[in-house]
Amino acid sequence: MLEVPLSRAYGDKIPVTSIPDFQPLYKQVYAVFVRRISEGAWRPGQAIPSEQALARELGVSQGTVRKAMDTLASENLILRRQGKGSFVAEHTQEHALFRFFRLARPRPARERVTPQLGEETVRSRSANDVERARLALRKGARVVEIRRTRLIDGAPKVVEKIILPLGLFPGIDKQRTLPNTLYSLYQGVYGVSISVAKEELRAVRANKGDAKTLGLEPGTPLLQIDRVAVALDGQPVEWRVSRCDTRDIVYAVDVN
Amino acid sequence: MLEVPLSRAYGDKIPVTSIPDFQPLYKQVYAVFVRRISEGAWRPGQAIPSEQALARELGVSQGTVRKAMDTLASENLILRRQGKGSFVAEHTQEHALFRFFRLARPRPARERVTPQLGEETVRSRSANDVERARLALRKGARVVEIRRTRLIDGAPKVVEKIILPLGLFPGIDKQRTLPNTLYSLYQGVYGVSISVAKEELRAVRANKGDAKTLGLEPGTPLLQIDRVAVALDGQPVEWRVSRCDTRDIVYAVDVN
DNA sequence: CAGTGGTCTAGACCACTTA
DNA sequence: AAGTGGTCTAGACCACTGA
Repeated sequence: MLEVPLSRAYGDKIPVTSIPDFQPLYKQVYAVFVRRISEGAWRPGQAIPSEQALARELGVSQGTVRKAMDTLASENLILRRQGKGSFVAEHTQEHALFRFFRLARPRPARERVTPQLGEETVRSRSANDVERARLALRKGARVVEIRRTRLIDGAPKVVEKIILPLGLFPGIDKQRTLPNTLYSLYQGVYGVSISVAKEELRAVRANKGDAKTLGLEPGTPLLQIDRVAVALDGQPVEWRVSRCDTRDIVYAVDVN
Repeated sequence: MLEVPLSRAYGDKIPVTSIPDFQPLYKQVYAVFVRRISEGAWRPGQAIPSEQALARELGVSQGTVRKAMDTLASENLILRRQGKGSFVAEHTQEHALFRFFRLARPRPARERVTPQLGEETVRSRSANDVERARLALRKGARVVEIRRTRLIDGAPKVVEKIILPLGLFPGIDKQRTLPNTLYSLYQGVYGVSISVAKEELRAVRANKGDAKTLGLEPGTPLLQIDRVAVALDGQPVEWRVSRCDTRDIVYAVDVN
């Protein structure tokens, strides 16, 4: 059932300008669908109802549902298969690994590289001020700190520090093993789907720890990726700082 | 007039699978529009015909034209204004500067910074092997090398080396002054519109020249952006290597 | 074969711009 | 008032999937 009724303006002789914050029908429908995914009514991997069924349920035309689902698909929130149906996207697929992991070999190959997992440590503690700012946490909130190394072609190339709010991911510090793609864990176990990641890139010097882990001289330039991942509801849910040895691999972006 | 007739399959009792490389109508229409822009039949800033007029001309429905134009708009190739019409995008606008210039202040501000131009040198010479590979040039082709400094808040923060095929941009080395956004010059004077830029980011050490220009110690880590810009027809038209002092500014990306 | 998403059409009405 | 893009509908037919 619909939580909030759609407000239909076009075709109802109501001047749109008289409605504050008016959104066209297809955007309202889109918002309904996002809420269903983000609140778990539609679960990752599950098939969602057909366009026709949704159109009937919401009392709109199939074209309007389709336009909303086009947007969902372009944002990788759903996956559509002609003849089969539409499915809530899972972060477990290989494509999800590469969605947020943009390291690749340099030109001319430019192929994405598949990182392996190296050493890993996990502990929980109180959040410091920077962490509270990044993750919008209250004073005294607890966080989990994960540190790990990523290998490429067997050699350590990236060190990562990952900070998670323990309140959002209870017991994650007690997991025996963490997967290569944490985002599938967030989604599968905790129902948290990442919608966008905001990254800031800098060049920094390797400190002693970086240098030892990566087998470099201290002071060697590293590419630092400072990323805050945001969930479907807009809440920041992960702060991750990766430092990469970019002598053999690069961070690849296509700007449109 | 249409250069190549559209091949209509749907609705013509022709099984689509029997046509090799079949593209749906709206994609064919999209390709026609891109060609018109890339070949200059529709010029930057100019209004293009209305959806109805284009639908009549091409013998398709307005909805099909709209779908093609939706794609163009999402790629920033055209600009649509309700009540006014659709216009070929110009690279002269402020938004175009930021489209390919992604340096910003760090969180929490995260606002884009507007770079000023510092020193600049321009010379032309034969392309070396790397340049020929990057720009797909023939042996003996000539290139223009532009070196310049970009200032942020008045202080030099970025050094750039820009390599252009002289064949594509004849006389560009004789221009008195080059604009801050070269892409507007490429488009306005030479009819070359950039569709995508492929960037590779690395952390590197400042060499002596970098250090002197940026007021740093040699060896200081710099963020190196290695970018090849590609025109609408798929041809690489610019190779640019920027080295940035990222102590006060960062390269900002939002990954969806 | 029925059901799904993908393509395409025709037409209505709306809001915005310009004249 | 006329013309533009924006929204929305209803319906046809297509290609693909799985029973």
